[in-house]
This record gives sequence, structure tokens and C-alpha cells, in this order.
Amino acid sequence: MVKKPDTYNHILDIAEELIQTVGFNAFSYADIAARIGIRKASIHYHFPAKTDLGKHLMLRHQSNATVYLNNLIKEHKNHKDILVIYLKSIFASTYEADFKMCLGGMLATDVLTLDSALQNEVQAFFRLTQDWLITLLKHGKKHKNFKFTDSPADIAKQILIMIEGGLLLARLYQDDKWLKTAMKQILTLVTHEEK
Amino acid sequence: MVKKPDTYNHILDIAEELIQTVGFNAFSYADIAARIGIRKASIHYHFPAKTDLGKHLMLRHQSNATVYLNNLIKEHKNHKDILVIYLKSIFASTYEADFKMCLGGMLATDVLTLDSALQNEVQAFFRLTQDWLITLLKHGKKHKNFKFTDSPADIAKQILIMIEGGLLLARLYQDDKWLKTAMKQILTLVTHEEK
DNA sequence: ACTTACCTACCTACTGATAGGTATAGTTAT
DNA sequence: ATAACTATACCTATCAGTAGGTAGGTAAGT
Repeated sequence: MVKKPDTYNHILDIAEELIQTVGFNAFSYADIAARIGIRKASIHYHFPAKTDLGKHLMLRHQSNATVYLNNLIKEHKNHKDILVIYLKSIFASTYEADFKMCLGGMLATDVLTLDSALQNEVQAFFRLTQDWLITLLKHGKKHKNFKFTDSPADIAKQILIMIEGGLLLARLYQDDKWLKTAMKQILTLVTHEEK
Repeated sequence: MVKKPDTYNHILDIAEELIQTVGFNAFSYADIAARIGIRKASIHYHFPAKTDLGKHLMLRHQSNATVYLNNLIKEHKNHKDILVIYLKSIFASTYEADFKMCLGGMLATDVLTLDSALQNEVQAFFRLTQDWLITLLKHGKKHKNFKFTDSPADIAKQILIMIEGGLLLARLYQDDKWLKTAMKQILTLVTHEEK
């Protein structure tokens, strides 16, 4: 593994925050430069084009998510607890200033303005998350921490839908009651069998 | 009611489509001008600033939605049918080219880049929809077309969350299975009491 | 020890394109 | 004639991106 210089990750940190706040098309290299205190051209040194920045950001995001999600499963026993911790961690950044949205969700709305390589990375991120959820749901059901009748794949889709929908509306109204509603509904989903 | 000239609505039509496709910050007056076949400056005559365009668009959208939703309730008897027709009408535009997102949802993600008057109109649109849903849910429950235990306000929130989340993911993958999942889950929500 | 060569990480200064927006003159329907 | 509308021509600001240079460090050759 190549150790990337500090500025590289610093740029990605700022870009991530900006995308979560205003979206991919609404920030510029000048915005990042101003916040870090270097020149625009220096950012082009690390990321020749804006789409490169997006791609590297998504790859780092996928990698971070993989580590985080795998550790979550290792460190806890109850699958319901894992789900709750996971949901809270996603919603947590929303409680920070400006009600940031999930990085993937933000790029998902901008998806038709992104080049196809970047589109693929955004899709890959959600696929990764969905696969993890499916695994969690299967194990959770086997250990009787979860109860549901739909397929794990369907439940995973419903969870993603409610995460993104909840974030979108929480952001719009700057009100976390939308997240609480989503959270509650997700938990109902995985603890109730249909009649 | 003042009868607005044709170009006025034509501009709003194109703007609406562009916002649903790429978002508020990713289209320009030049894009609209090119599609209509007039000059950029002519659009500024109708809408001096871009934010004016957004505001007028949202007001028209609110007005159209109000008429549409009220007619829906008048023209059908079964509240479940009404809900299904409503959901299908929202999801229909997504099946058109490019998987357009709901206008409100698209502006919701751009919300932090919009001026506060426009933010308010986006919020007002969702409030309007939510109020209509609450009314529908109350009447539907009274007539035994719906069964649910949460408050109508909570169910309405959950429905909006699933509409927007479903659209976001359907758009990302250009795949309507996400809409079918959302649709199914919404119908489950309003026809099942919790145990 | 010192040169040569190359590298990383940043800089200044610029490009062409496009953004939103304006002043003003011309056109068209009533 | 006049109000409504559209056009030409232009503005300033900003966008992503490039050219070329520089400071400092590393590695190898002699």
C-alpha cells in the first residue's frame, strides 16, 4: 500500500464535506484551495480533473466503509445492535452543521452529470452497502435477532431507500424527526413478520 | 388569474425537465434558450434572476399539485386506489427518458445552495403533499380502506421518505425495481396493523 | 564531495469557456 | 401609439484546466 501524502487526504476530506453539503457540481477547486490554504493548481497536481477527485474520493469511501462495516460485525454480537449503530453513524454527520447528506446519496442525485466511471463507483458503493446489509440480515435472522418475511435482498433495498429518503427530508427541513421516523420504520421492518 | 404568455410556461416546462434531470445548479439559461430557440436575454425578461425562475416554477408546481390531488380524491372512491394512482403518477416521469426525479426531491438535495425564499417554496410543496396524504390516510382509515396503528402524520412521513428514497436509487441504477420495492412497502404500511 | 539527473509538491500566471446578468435597440400585436 | 416581447451586444465573475517555473529532496555516478 502506497502511503499517500497528507495533502492528498486533506483535499479529499474537504471535497467530501463540500459534496455532502452542496453537491458535486456546486463546489469548485477554488473552494477547496481557499479552505486548505494552497493554490488551485496544486489541487490539479493531485487530481488533474475534477472527475479524478470524485473517483479517488469514492474509492477511499468504499475502502473506509468496508473496514468500518466489517469491524462492526466483529465487535458486536447482537445483529439488531449492529444495525442501530450503523444507522446512527450514518445519521450522525447529519447532526453536524448544515445537515450534511450521505456522500453516496448526494452523488446519486448528481449522477446524470457525472462521467460514467464515477457513476460506476457510486453504484459500487451502494452495492457494497447492500451486500453487507443482506449478510447482516441473513445472520440476524438465523440467530433470531431479526424477524421478517420478505427476502433479505428486498429488506436491504427498503432500508437503503429509507436511509436516503430520510436524509433528504431531514436536510430539507433541517429537522431530525425525519431520521427518527426512518430509524423507527427500519427497526419495525426487521422485527415484525407479516400477518 | 392573469393569463401568462406562452413563452413563460414554455420556459418553466424546460426548466422543470432540466431540474428533474440534472438539478438546479447544473443547467443554465443558455440550455433553456437553446431548446426553445430564443436568446438568453429573453429568458431574463421573464425571470430576471435564476432564483425567480425557481420560485415561479415551485409556485406553479404547488398549484398544479393542489388541483391534481383534489381531483384525485373527488374522482375515486377507494382510498387505496387513490394512493396507488398518486404513487404511479409520481413514478411515471421516472420511466421517461433519463429517469427524472421528482422536482421537489431534486431541489431538496440542492437546498443549501438555494436562496431562502426558494427553500421555503420547496418546503411548502412537501408540506402540501404531506397534508394531503394525512387527509387521505384519515379518511381511508375511517372507511376501512386502510389499516395502520401509527399516527397519520407518521405514516405520511414514511410514505414521503420512501417515495424520495425510491426515486433516488431508481435513478442511480436506472432500474425501476427500486420503485416497485418502495410501492410495495408503502402499501404494506397502510394495510397492516402492528402486532 | 560534488555533480547530474530526476522527483515531489507546490507556485504564478494564464487560457478558453461559460456562468448569471444588464443596457438598449428593434419587433410585434393590440 | 404603446405595451409586451425578443434581439444584439456586452459585462464581470468564475469555472475547469494548462504551461512553465521553482524550492527542496533523493539517488546514483564519478
